[in-house]
Amino acid sequence: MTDASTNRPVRVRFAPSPTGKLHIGGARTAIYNWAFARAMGGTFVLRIEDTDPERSTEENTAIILRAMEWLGLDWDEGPEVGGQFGPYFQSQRTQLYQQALDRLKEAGAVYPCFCTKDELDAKRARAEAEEGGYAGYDRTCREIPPQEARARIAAGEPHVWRLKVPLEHGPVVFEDAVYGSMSFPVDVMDDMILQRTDGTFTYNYVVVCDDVAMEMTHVIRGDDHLSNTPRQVLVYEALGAEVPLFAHLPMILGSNGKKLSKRHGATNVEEYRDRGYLPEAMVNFLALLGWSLDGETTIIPREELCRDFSLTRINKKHAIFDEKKLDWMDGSYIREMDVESFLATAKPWFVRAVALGTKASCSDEAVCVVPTPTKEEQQEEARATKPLNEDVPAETWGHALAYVEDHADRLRATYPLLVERLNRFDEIPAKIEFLFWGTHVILDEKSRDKVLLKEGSGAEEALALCRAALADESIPWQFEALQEECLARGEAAGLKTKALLQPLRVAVCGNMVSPPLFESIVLMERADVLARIDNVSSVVFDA
RNA sequence: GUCCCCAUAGUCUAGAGGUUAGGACACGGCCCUUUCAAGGCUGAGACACGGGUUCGAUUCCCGUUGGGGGCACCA
Repeated sequence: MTDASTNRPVRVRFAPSPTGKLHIGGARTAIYNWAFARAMGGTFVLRIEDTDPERSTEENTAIILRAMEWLGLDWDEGPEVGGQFGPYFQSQRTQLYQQALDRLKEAGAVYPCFCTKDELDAKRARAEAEEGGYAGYDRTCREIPPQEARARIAAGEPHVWRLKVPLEHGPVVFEDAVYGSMSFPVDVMDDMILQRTDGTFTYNYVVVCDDVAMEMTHVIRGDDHLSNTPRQVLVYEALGAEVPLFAHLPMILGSNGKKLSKRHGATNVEEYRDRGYLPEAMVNFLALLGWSLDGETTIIPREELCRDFSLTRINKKHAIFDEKKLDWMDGSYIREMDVESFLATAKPWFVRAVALGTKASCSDEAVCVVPTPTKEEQQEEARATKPLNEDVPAETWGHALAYVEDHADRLRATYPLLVERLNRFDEIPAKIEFLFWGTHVILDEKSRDKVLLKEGSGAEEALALCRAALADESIPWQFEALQEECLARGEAAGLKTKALLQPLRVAVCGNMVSPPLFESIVLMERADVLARIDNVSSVVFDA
């Protein structure tokens, strides 16, 4: 069933309309087409449906192409790569549509209609007011004798061309890999317009022309097209072309169960890229929205997807886009990365971390107490931020970039601190910003209250103890040595490890939550660390 | 209005006429642990409802409800 019961080599396409960026739903459609082509050893075509000059832009086309590349969905034919079935922009194919229409005219499969838009609107409005509702165009012009029609056209009367639905045709049937054998009665189909008054062509017509001309064997697309399909099948038949095998994919909905919208998460691929998601995770996640390998496997690398994808395991039910699961999957892919690719991907986020840290170190206050953000606020903050953002002055950004280039080893050393506590790359700045504060500390209010100011915790003593250990020049500035020394002194003083180290963590990192403490400390200067402890002590304990 | 489609936990899903209804995310607990993670173990949580068919239905059929989509001189 996968070869449309023909022996034609598999050819599929993704045909976005450049009226916006690459939408999540579109990306999933692209992935399925691509994976199917790869699994079948077929050809994956990219075609730009830019027939609406009002809304289509070259900028959007470029954004879509870049998003496809980012996802790693390479196309065998289409923009930038060419191919023998081009051009691959619908705006450049109007001659082909006209030629096909001329053939339909000769075959008597279409007829001119002189009804104006206003007349049709009025008829529809009237029909909708009555019971039974609107049942499609009433075929007024279908009965106009050919000579009369020719005369009116010659006289310059505006007209459209409509498909003459064969009324004696039985039910329109087609095969769908997802829905099985579909059948629609022909009498509910109206004579749809193929060519508009202004000579342009309609979507339902050109899409079929192109799929025929480009020899598509399978049409994999969103199930919002399911009801349009019988209409299109009629066009295939009028054209005398072989009807492809369809596969209509269930919609992807937002967390509210409605169409994806800005309110409920990002809607386009670019946004996810900017927020630091890995394309591998994105592809894996999207592939599993509406398709499964076996119900058990959740991590499917792209090579396996290309090998094992099949139309038969696509399901019918709409799926809700769950960002939590995407985050988990992204984290899982991050943990699979080798160090070099991790560092390469992390670089812009390192720059941001340095920039934010630098900004903090320029503050007048040595210790700045800030209110603890709520979980929602934290998430919101990460969500809205790109690596390079207006919240960092351009100059600071430049310095930070230079710093990152000059201190590659220091940033490399953050890898073990980060890799297992990251779900997305945009979480990096918040996690390691404190390394770049110099002698300054941004002190989290709640951490101060719960750790430093807690009654009877011995925080002040513990901090003094740790300070002394860290100040001992005879101890090498290495995490094992420092840790050992602090723990030894703490034990001698009868302090539990946690009571000993949490105050140090808060004083140095500004927060009771941080990456591993001594591993972090050794990434900073001894003088800075001691200064932070002193600054925090004087602000918190001497007040 | 009309036509079409869909329905297993909060979410993504597996599943077969007889299963302890399986896996994953999220959530709870425990272990590990200097915090947070990661990792390991573990817990709670689902066949929308009503009729049939059947010895037996969550699975097949019909209806109800709920959701989605099409019916444009948009794509």
